[in-house]
Amino acid sequence: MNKLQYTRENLADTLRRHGINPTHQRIEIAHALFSRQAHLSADQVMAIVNEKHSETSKATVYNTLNLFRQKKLVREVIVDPSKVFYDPNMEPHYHIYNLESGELTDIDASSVRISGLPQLPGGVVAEGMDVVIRVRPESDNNS
Amino acid sequence: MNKLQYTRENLADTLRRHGINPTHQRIEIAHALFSRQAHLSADQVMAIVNEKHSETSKATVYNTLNLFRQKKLVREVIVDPSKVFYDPNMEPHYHIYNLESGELTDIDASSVRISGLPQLPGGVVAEGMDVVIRVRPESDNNS
DNA sequence: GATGAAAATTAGACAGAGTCCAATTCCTAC
DNA sequence: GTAGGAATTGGACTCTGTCTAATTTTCATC
Repeated sequence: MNKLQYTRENLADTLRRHGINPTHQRIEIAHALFSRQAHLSADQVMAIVNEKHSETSKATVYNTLNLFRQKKLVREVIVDPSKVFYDPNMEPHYHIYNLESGELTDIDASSVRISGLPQLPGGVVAEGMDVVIRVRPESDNNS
Repeated sequence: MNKLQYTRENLADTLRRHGINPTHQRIEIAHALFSRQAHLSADQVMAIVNEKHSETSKATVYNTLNLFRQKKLVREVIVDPSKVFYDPNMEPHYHIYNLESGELTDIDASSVRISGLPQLPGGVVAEGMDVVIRVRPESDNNS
């Protein structure tokens, strides 16, 4: 848990703390993700941010999401072959992915125990581990 | 272990056993994947199959890979946001993904123990679990 | 407040993966 | 060999994401 209230002021502080210059567009994009605490695609972020008036270009949305990821403010979730999701939850956690609806649900990692993973090959260092349980509605044979 | 020799004849049998009509193109695509036992993208399959003479169209490569996946002859591996990999290894296993080189390595699942996973939400059934360890070369701060 | 340089944003062209569709070719059973 | 269903094809198309050159914003300094 980071901040209980995702006001623009608090978000600007959060951006600064992550070494990100808090511009208007960046704050709005952060607000879209953090106030919802949801997994959003670039598309969805774009739609939310430009809901009222067109404020932010496609290039800025992509630039900003990549910047957030580099600065470890959000996490990329790669489960859908056609688009990347951005996840504002940086606590260790895993995902359940509904293949039918595209819905993505968190699994808290603190209760999950994983053992017996092999030694990593030399010269590389782990950056993270993703666990995804793919589910589909009962008695559904598609795709 | 399925077949030690991935001859065209054996592959045709394998296709039939999975309810797939073994056409020339399908056998060649299966051969590309199984004889190499490698993780290949649609692009790479396309290149291999058309190496000598142009034999197979892009549409057929995509159709066939999707058919193979539906018939559970190969597995889809979603780790790279820009392309899907197809994996002829259907034994339970996980992956190490090198973010720098794009290289994908298998982890045998039999030694890995995962406990404490939560109950699935009602009405859905698990189709599989993917575990991916993302690694990058030591002292490398990129991306 | 004016000024100028660096940082951020923009529109739109572009690239690459994957899908779609109507037309053709290939098999198989007769 | 013929009819008919299955498979394949080229090419247009869509969609996500990147790139670029031009413009706007920001901000420190005067």
